Amino acid sequence: MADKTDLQVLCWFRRDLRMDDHAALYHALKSGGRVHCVFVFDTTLLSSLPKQDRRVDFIWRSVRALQYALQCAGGDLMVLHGDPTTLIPTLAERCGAQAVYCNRDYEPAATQRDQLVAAALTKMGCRFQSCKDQVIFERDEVLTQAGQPFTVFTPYKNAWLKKLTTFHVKPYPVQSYLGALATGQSAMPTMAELGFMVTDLDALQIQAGSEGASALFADFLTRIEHYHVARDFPGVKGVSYLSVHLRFGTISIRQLARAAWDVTQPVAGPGHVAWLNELIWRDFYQQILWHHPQVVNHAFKAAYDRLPFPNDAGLFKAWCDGQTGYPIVDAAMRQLNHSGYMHNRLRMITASFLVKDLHIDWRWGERYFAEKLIDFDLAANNGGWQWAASTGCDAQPYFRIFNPVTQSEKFDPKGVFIRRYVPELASCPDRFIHAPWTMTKDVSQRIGLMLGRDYPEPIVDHAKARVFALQLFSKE
DNA sequence: GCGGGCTTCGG
DNA sequence: CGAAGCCCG
Repeated sequence: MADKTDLQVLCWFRRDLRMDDHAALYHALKSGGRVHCVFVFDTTLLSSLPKQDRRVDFIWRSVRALQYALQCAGGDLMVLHGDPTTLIPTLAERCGAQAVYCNRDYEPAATQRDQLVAAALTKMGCRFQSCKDQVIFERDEVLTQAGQPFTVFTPYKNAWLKKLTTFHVKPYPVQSYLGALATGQSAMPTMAELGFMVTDLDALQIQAGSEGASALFADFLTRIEHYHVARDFPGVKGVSYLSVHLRFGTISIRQLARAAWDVTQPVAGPGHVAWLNELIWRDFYQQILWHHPQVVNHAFKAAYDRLPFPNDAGLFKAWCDGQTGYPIVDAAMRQLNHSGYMHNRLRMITASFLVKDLHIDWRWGERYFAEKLIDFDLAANNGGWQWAASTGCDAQPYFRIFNPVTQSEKFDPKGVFIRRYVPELASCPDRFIHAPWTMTKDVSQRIGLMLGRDYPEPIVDHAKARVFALQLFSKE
């Protein structure tokens, strides 16, 4: 047997907490070096989070699963706690690593962090090798005829689809090269050692790690044919629930895109097409964030950056608490507060309601979602909010304002979802559940439901609020 | 011995 | 897909 070289490399895991189909791990394994894997619980990010945070819990469980999987494969995962801009270069030096591999992260803060790490590594003669992994097409891969990044979704999607081949969704065959993993038996810090408390992920039946992702994916594949229809109804199990796994990389985007596109060629069913479309939206917003990092704090459309929103704190609190008197909005907000998740149709409805009916700056809502959503992703959340607020690229035009009652009637016709999260309306007949203030006194008395006592009166009048919003936006 | 079509491979 | 490698005329 030939002597092993003493070449060492690091594979730094971040938002890609899986072993399969992993670009950076693949390249590290094929580099010819011993591959030392590492994850850092980043104190610069964790310090601002509440002590009980479902995302930290989800990450912790996924990291533990990844460490176990790597150890079973003859490798290891070192789990550190601190500032990666100093820890990664220090570890690279200690291992005598010639290169550090990782998957690219397109968020402004991550880009900045990686620049610092890359600079420190370069100084010590260590290569920083970042790979495309979390999107199908990144940054400058899908451009207009004129070579410019797209800012409108439909032409972007067309160009994206035109460019897509089986190669782009081909999995990285990591399994065959696992022999290059460096062995080890690193310990896993406890949640307490990281300064966090365990959360209710078990009660919410949220399973972290690749195994959790695989289970959801397998279940979704049995339903994907109906996705284009079922996804719009929050009361039925129509969506994939994979967003959190995509956020932390416990499943690969290629695997998902393959299921939506590859096997269905040349004739894809409408469910597959709709699902792939959602994955393209994800690439679209990632690409927008990369080219326009200012969207984090500013409207994409500069003209709408300083709209004079009244920003009534009381209305904002009612929205956050699910006490607006609009059942579909309240049910949605309570779902978010209770579970850290909100159905996408409801994200649009609640966002539109906050901005167009309550006249509160979309950034307030964006921040609230950022705190609560387990699947929070900067690019998608910002893109979604700016779309609903009509301030974004290719956004909903400001004069097209969702009617919360019509939306409710259309997408939760029997009030199944509303009743699940707003139990005080359980006895409300179907025809009043979307707008309980239209109940006659008789009905109200018969079912024992009094507005203002058992459930709030609507805090705003949609028709009036709509007119105000139109004026607010049209002045710009 | 070289050019071109076909296959393989890359990230 | 596009580039490189391979095989045959």
